[in-house]
Amino acid sequence: MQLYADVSLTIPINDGVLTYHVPPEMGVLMLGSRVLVNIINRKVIGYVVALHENAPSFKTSPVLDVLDSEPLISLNMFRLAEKVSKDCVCTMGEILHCMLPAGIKQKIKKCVLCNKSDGSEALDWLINNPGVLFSSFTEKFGLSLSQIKKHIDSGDLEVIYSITEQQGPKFIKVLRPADDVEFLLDRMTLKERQVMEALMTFSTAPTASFLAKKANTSLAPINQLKKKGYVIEVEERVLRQIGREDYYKREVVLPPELSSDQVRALEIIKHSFGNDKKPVLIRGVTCSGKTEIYLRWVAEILARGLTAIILVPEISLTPQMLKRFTDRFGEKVAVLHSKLSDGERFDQWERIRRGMLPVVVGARSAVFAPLPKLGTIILDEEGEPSFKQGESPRYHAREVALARCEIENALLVMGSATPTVDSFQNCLNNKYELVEINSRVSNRQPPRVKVVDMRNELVTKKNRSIFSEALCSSVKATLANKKQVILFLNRRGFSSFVFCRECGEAISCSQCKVSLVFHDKSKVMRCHYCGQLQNVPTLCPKCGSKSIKFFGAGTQRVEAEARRYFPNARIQRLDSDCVTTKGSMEDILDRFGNHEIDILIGTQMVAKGLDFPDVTLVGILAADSLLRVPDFRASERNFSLLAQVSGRAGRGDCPGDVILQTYSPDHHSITYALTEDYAGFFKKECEFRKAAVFPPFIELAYFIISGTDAIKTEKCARDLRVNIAEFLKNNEQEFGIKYEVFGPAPASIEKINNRYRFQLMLKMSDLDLLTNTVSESVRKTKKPGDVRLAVDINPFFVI
DNA sequence: AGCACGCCGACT
DNA sequence: GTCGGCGTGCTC
Repeated sequence: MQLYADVSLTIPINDGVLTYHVPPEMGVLMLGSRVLVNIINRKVIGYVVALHENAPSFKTSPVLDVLDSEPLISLNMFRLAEKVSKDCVCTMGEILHCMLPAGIKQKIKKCVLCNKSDGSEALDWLINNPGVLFSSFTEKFGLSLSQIKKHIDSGDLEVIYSITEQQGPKFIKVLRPADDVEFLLDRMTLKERQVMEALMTFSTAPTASFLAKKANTSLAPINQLKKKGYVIEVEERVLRQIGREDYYKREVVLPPELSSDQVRALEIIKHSFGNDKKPVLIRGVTCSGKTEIYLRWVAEILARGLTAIILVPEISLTPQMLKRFTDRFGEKVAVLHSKLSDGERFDQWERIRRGMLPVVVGARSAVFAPLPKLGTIILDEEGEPSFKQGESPRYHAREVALARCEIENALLVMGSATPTVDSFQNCLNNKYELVEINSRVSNRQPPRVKVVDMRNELVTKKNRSIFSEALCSSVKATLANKKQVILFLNRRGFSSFVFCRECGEAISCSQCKVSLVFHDKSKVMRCHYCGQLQNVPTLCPKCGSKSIKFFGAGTQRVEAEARRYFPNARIQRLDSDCVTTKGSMEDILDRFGNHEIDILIGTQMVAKGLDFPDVTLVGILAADSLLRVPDFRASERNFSLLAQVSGRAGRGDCPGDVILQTYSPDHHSITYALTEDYAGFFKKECEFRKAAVFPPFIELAYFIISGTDAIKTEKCARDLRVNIAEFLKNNEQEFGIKYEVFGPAPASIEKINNRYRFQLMLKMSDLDLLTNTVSESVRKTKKPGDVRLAVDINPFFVI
């Protein structure tokens, strides 16, 4: 019986899956195996997603090769990929790709060989440079494709495809005494005997140079022994060492005594683990000691011989945070951070797969870490937007973790001060177990929060500064007390725009429909979407007036203004512009910790996870900047951000103060943030979400249709809407589907990189029906020219 | 007529 | 994604 393999490739037809036959002499082929196949007459790498004996109606071409001697994707991980690809409406290949480390992924290169020269310069050169990249050859000699084709047809040139292992396993040559050979000692020299004696003492095979050192000889007798056949040389895989310095610095600290709330949380976790494995959500105020709960729970899991994944937001993968895990679990911890090289990542992945590292700490993608015997996944800061991948595959680490825990019979533990409305709603629905912690460790006081209405500042106090009077005097008082200040500003919504006072237009990017941001240092404007730079015009490009003004404040202007207001303070800015070099962020934070800095000014980077006991004042310069975007999650993000920033104040023995400047002091995300009243915020936010029908009260698909031709792009978007309606009409009797479609309409950023963007929303009450509808209607919709159709199921950002 | 280039459809 | 087929339009 002929065996067939369905292979997932990166092609936009048939969900990317094509069928090939498996030649009988082929090696072990499993679900998830990587294989080499032909597509037209080009070789590509794909993943086996099905094996069967159903002969297709067309003539198949063969699977050419299996790339891995053993399958790298376990059956559990394969099942997980199936679930995630369905829920995210993406191909299996995309998800399987996420499950493998970057280093393993070979690339196929198109190369060219010369068989026979016609005497031309190009072909002569090629004789001396066989197998160069096709593209570099054509570029070097400026040859057109048709000229090359002639040479290929006549047999002078040959195109070959070579697979390059980007970062493969690392092998070293080691020596072993030969098996089944009688050692004739009298035929060996003294030195050779010395070597043999040394070699016999090794339990793991040594390298030649190491053996020579141990035997106190040169390499010469070893080579002689190799020739005589007494010693054989074999290649052995070694795993690259990484992160050793972390372990050297390890301090084994005695775990602190648990509070009664922490004990209660651990009991609930253990109970759930021992019973129905219902996911647990810990909603604990800042400083409630969630990390200690995680540490204890991971210790418990390890004691049971199981393994654990701890997912944290990318931004909180700080040395400060990681130290807590390495101090407790030492060499059992694998940290998957973005600075690993491909080779290191590859070997770390292998160690994890072999069970050598039973604790994995990492950002979003670590949810796919290949741990055997998984016992738990911990998701810290559940509400963080970075758990949702912004590009395809647009998965949410929480949803993947849920699915993975179900498949592997593990327990998901989530923690946050400000969980998403979606997850809190799941607690109320009894899908998650809720643990609330409202006490702080060592009885710390919550920060005192004061709201300053910036409208009054301007109107009644005639204060045009970016600092309110209240903030100004508090900063001075704090500095006088020898304490430290953090000033927080959200750059996204509150940067320095350049605008014309006469016609009121902000100067925007020519390629993207967004305002350009003025950079004080370089005195140019920059687009934050496409990166384009532009000089500030002297005349308004629209009305020609000279009244070009800067508006708003970036961190740079806050820094300049702070220096003017507080001339004696030591001030440092911390944002993505000034942490480009490796380690400069750690450097700045170290200096802040050592009191070499009095005022730290920054964006999101200072909002999350920093723990400096002498910070007693936090100033939030624009507490409503996140609200000015048309996004249904804006309030939730703002509430969460305010809670996090406020949490930076008063982490030591002195209570903290927070001053919150805003133009909308009555917004619910601000009023409830004042009292850290999550329940109050949740209730109010749910009213809005219910009224406007948004998640968690509906399943939402968000489409972005983009292209350089606005008319074609909009046409595609309208076609999509028609196809959705048609699909649902055809299936109406079956399901009795209720749905709503909104759009197409121009997206809130109408153009990025010269591509026009239209959006479309589809709301349905059932996730499976939604993903079915989406994948069917997207498949049906024609995408003319360069039009691209992206879909995000339950998005985090709607822009 | 002969070639270059760009668009479009197919790929198992 | 990438190849090749085909049509258009330019040049000898």
